[in-house]
Order: sequence, then structure tokens, then C-alpha cells
Amino acid sequence: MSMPADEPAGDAQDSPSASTIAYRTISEAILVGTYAEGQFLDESGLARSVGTSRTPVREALRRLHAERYVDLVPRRGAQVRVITATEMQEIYETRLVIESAALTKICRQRRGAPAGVEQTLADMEEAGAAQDWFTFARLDQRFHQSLVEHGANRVLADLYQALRPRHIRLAVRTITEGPHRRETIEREHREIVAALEAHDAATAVQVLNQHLTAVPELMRAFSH
Amino acid sequence: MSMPADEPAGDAQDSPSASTIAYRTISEAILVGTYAEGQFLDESGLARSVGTSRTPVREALRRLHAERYVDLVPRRGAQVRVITATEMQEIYETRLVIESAALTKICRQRRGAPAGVEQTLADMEEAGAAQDWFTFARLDQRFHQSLVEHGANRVLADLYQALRPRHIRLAVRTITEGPHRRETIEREHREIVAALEAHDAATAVQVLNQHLTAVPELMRAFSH
DNA sequence: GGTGTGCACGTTGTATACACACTGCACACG
DNA sequence: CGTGTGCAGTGTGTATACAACGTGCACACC
Repeated sequence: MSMPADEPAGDAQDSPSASTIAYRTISEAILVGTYAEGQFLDESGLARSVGTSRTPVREALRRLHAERYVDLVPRRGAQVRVITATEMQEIYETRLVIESAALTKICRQRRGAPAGVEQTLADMEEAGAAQDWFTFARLDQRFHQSLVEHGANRVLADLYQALRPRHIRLAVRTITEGPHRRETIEREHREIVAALEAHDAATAVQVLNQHLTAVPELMRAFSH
Repeated sequence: MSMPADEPAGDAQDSPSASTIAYRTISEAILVGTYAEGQFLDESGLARSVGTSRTPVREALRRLHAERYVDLVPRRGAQVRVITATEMQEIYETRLVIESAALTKICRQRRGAPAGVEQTLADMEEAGAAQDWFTFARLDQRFHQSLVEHGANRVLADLYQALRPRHIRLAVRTITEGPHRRETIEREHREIVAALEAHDAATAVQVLNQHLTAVPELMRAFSH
């Protein structure tokens, strides 16, 4: 299924070095849920299953630590990070802060919606109709990402992107397994775009607020 | 001088492992300016000067890359990152977004200024009077940090902290070498605190805006 | 004289070997 | 029977050895 299609900001298009292979393999396994939360990862075992030595695996684990996939306990190793409901709520609160800033700036500069957003929304509706929730979720990410890229500066956009691996797994679950909020999501997206076109920051932010508040509440229901 | 007093959030109090030593040594050297911007760092050379083998040095470099101290060019090595005036401005814009969110939330919840802030400001004024600009700069960091810790959630506070190494060097230079804005800085800090105590978000944010806008303009003057 | 090719050197990327710390269990002692 | 200590096993932390790639210079050829 390959969820983390593009690399989390940093080294452009890195060659398929062993270290990169290890990073992709392990991160994907964590996202897919191969390793349980709280589980300790064995470097030698990972090395075997990835097909390299321990060195690239260690580098991958350090990177995964920087991206909050795992915790690093000295002399114990890497532990798959447990994401609490509280943290998930904080992540969405943070998203709200960053995306609001982006929307506000877009409106203040009267720039309208980002290019290509129409296509993204159309694709989303198609995926929704086909009940292809993985694609739906990825396009949702793309929509929000494009808002931030359009409105925020590079530095802020990088911070936003760093947030993604921290909630993507549960986000997919929510969309996939939850009560199908498809219509709500699509409507709110379109309302945000409309507000941007009208340079109406207040409305855009308000809809976004509502949009981003709903999700962690749903998630809370799931995590029990 | 030891600028990066506390560790950039993550592994609590890690034992003085070789890897940590390497990280501290190299990051400090970069902050102090031992290595020129754009310079490539030689792993073997660093290993010799740190007193370890290449392995811990490599891990340190990866971490420094994650924190944007260096760029990692495949097959070429680690390059001390060049911080442009544009990026510096973006960093301050980002700080403004995060700190504003923190101030707003503090006011909305009518919590007043963070505990200990009075002491920090007093220490700052003392350092300012003694023309100890390094201490002054560090306390300035602490002041802003405490605002964010007080108002923002853990996740957002972590993002904020990740920003610090990216501007701390120039920030120190600006305070140290610039026209002494001491009174201005101290006054604005006190105005922000007063606004917090009065639960007046609008004023707090407005003063902060002015406070954070001034710095990158000064920096721009320096970088030429 | 300019340009292209080939070789030698240096550096990164990876593998492997070794040292040391931690964990858990077993056994002895109170 | 409970508790503390010792020991073996396992896995991380570090060092070192090797391989592969990229760079720059020199020399030859056009």
C-alpha cells in the first residue's frame, strides 16, 4: 500500500542507499502497524529483515526518533512510540494554529485558493464515491498541505510537514473505519476554498476550526 | 561559553555517551563560528578532535542535520548550513505565529503570566545593566520559551524549541554587536506581561508583533 | 593551447568485531 | 518464604576494516 509516498522533507531525492531503504521499510512497517506500540525494536532483527547490517538500521532509527516515530531509551533501544489521545488532540490543535496562520495570510494578501486545489477536491470526491479510503485520506493530506504551502513560509511549512507522521496512522483509521463523514469533510473543504476566494479570513478560519476539532473527538472514541 | 545549555528536547538526561559528546562539541563549534558557513565537515577530522571514532560523529551529524545545523550531501558529507536573511525572517515570522497562539490562549483562559517570569525579567535587567550580552540573550530566550511553555501544548512547544538552534547564533550577534536596544526589549517584555495579567490578548499580540518584527530587520543590516 | 580521458587519492557508506551495560533468573541466605 | 546477590545471556554503543564512489590533477591527444 505504501503510505508515506513522499519523503518527510530533508534530502530531496536521496539515492536508494541502504540507510534509506531501512528508513522506508521500518517507517512503513510502523505506519502499517506491523510493530505494536511500545514494542522494542531489535537492531539485529531489523537488519536481517531489511537485508543490511546494523549500521544503516541504526541511522534509520535515529531519524525515526527525530521524527517522533520511536523513542530512544539508552542501552535499551528504540521503542515504537505510543500516541495518547491527549497528544493526538494537541497535534490537531497545533495543526489548527499553523493552518489558521496560513489561511489568514492568504486572505490578507488576497491571493485566493492555491492552484490545483480544485483538482485535488475533485479527485477526493471520486475516491470517496468509490469508497477508496486510503486514497481519500492521502488526498485530504494533500489538500491541507497545499493550503499551508500556499500561505505559510518555508520554515513554517516544514514544521507542519514534520507533524504528519505523528497523526497519519490514526487519521487513516478514523477515515477508514469511522462513521463515514465523507460529505461533511468535502463540504467543509469547499467552504474553506470559497472563503479564500472571497478573501474572508474569519469564515475560513472558523470552518477550519470546526473541521479540525471533529477529528480528535472521533479518534478518542476509537482508542478505547 | 557553552550556549546550548539544555538539550533540544528528546532524550531527557542522556549519559555522556561518545555520541552525545560529539553532538555537543560539534553543535557548539558551529554556534561559536569555528566552522564557516558552507564548509564541509570531515568525519575523520571531527572524530580526532572529539576524541572518538567516526561512528558517534556520524550519529551526531545526522542529528545536527535533523535540527538543521547542517545539510547532508550524499557522498560528500555534512555542510554547515547557510542561513539567509530570507530564512531568518521566516523563522521570526514562524516564532510570531507560535508565540501569538500561546499568548492568545493564555488570555482566553485568563491564566496570567507564567510563574517565574518576573525573576527572569529582573535577571535580564541586571545582565543588561552589566552589559553581559550573552546572559542577556539567554534570558531573552528563556522569557519567550516560558511564554510558549505556559500557553501552548507540548507538541507546539516542541516545534518552537526545534526552531531555536536555527536563529540563536545571529540573535546573539544582534544583541551583542547591534545598537543597544536593551531598553526597548525590556519595555516590550514588560508590556507583554502586563497585557497577560490584564487578559488583553489583542495588546499582547500587538506588542509581540512589534517586538519580533524589529529583530530580523536589524539582522538584515548585519548580514552585509 | 584547449579539451578530454584516466588514474590516484581521499572521503563517505557499510559491514563486522568487540566491549560494556542492563535484564532476568536462579540460588543462597536471612 | 521473602529478599538480596551473583551470573549468564542478550543487545546496545563504539571501534575498526573494507568497499564504493566522487574529485581533482596530470597527461596525452586533438
